[in-house]
Amino acid sequence: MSSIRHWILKSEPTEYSFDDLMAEEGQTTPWDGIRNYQARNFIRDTMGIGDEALFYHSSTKHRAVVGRVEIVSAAYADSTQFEPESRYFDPKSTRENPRWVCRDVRAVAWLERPVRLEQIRAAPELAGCTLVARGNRLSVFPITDVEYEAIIAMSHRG
DNA sequence: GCCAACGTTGGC
DNA sequence: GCCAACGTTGGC
Repeated sequence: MSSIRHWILKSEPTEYSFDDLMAEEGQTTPWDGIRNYQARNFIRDTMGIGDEALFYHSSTKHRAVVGRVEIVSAAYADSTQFEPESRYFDPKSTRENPRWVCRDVRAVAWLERPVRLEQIRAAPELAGCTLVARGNRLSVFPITDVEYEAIIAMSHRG
């Protein structure tokens, strides 16, 4: 059976946008800075190489799914937790027993058009999607294959 | 282990 | 900028 899963990765575009990812060498970057245990557990335990994710711009006027990415590495220690000058520094984490992990992600493509949050809210087939669940604040979470395909289809319809 | 206080996320 | 809905921390 296939182990490919689908995910949504949220990012504030003023912090790190899909354009920023596209500008990286190899269109690849460590998805680091995750400091939530549930999100970490997803990255560490449930994600797999080859999984696909949608890239969502949060906390901006134009909240929308804007692109597709692929998970291209296993989980490994997030180096920012060891850097005292980093905003993601965790003094309780040690190199022997790192608390936080990341994976490398690679941009696949822009969506044909952004799929705005309000469109997703209005789509009956996405009523159960975690992205529109009340109180959801996770920045990394799984979505179903059906939800994933529905959002991509919406990007074609505009 | 409980829970109040605090910090953060993110839509609005 | 506001604030609801969380998650985390730390005193007890």
